[in-house]
Amino acid sequence: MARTVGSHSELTGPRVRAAALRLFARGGYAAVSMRQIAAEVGVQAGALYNYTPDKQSLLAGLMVEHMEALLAAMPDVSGDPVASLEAFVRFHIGFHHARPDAVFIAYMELRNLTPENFAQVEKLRRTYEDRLEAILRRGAEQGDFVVADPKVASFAVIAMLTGVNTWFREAGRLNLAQVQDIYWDLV
Amino acid sequence: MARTVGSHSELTGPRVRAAALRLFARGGYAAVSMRQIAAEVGVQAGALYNYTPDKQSLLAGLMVEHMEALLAAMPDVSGDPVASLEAFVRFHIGFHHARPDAVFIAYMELRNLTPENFAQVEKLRRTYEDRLEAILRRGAEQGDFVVADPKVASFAVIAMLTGVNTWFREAGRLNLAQVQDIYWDLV
DNA sequence: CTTGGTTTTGAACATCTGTTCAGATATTAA
DNA sequence: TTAATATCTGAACAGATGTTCAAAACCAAG
Repeated sequence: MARTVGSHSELTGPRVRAAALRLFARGGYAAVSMRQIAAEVGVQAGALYNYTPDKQSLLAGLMVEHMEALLAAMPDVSGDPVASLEAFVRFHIGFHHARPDAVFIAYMELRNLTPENFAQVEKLRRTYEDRLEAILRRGAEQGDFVVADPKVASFAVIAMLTGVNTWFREAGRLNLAQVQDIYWDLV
Repeated sequence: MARTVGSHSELTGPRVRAAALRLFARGGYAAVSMRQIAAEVGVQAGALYNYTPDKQSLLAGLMVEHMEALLAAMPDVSGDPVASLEAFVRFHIGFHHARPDAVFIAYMELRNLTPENFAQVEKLRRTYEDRLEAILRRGAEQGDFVVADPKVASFAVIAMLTGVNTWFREAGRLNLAQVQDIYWDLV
């Protein structure tokens, strides 16, 4: 009668999202079928529709989830611009390095989003960029930085930092902290 | 009777490859249908099979073509290691910047290659990496560079340089020559 | 114009796609 | 145990996919 507590739903739901994240990251959204995701979870394809209205929403949900986690985890950057920028750089590299699949999807599968979903994700992305831009703008006003166009600069910085994921492997000679140091210098 | 000279084949073939390149780069291999490619060329889907045995070969052909062009265009790097490395950096950035679609496909669609095709492309890629590695190794032996592991270093350098494509836009404050200068310093 | 070859069409194929849904199964509360 | 609910199955659907092929259209040469 009342809400079932130990239901499978609360277990299967996350497993569906996790399987979709893995498979989308490895094979690409278009190349992965609902039946493959279902097989990974150990369920029939029809059962997935208890957890997502459709495939598109599954993708969009993963991306929104990722962007919101990013915004929620971001450190306070309202203080000194120089310290804020350093905190931002270190946070960005660390956060993205911990979630390679989600990061990859979030920038690779944008083209497979419905216009509405794209707009939603893009809005979150812009919110994140705006926070960096605010740091740069404030720093420029106070004379801490020399930045001609804070908007373009924030764009470039984020692209540069996110690019770390494509070449940085834990196995290399550099560990995470060193990479953070290097990029902080670079910025 | 004899070989027809002004045949459409010599026009349509390149147009098919060009359309496939564009569409694969924009939508991803799996998301683009043969019918879409055909429509872009202005032809029916069946006609494409005069120019490729199948969709997979079309993709593989584009990637092999790109890698072979890359190897063929590469400057001589058998002389002084320092000069060779600089030439390599500038060449790499310039070449890749001129072919964004092909570059994007060449590293994004590897996962959609048949094992055999993957091996072929990977071999070409390794040949390219080996040439950089040779420069670094020679430079290290002569004391020009300090590189712990030339193999890993060449890997990192290429990834870093290729990453330029993701953030560099002509419209920005930097032109191509400046980017080449900066990365040469960086390396 | 006719001939012989190349290139394209248009329909057909088997298979796979995302999605729906009635019925079976599992799970919990009473 | 019974009744109610949450979850899953398995089959079905309409449409899209890559690919094939006979027939048509096109083209240059004789």
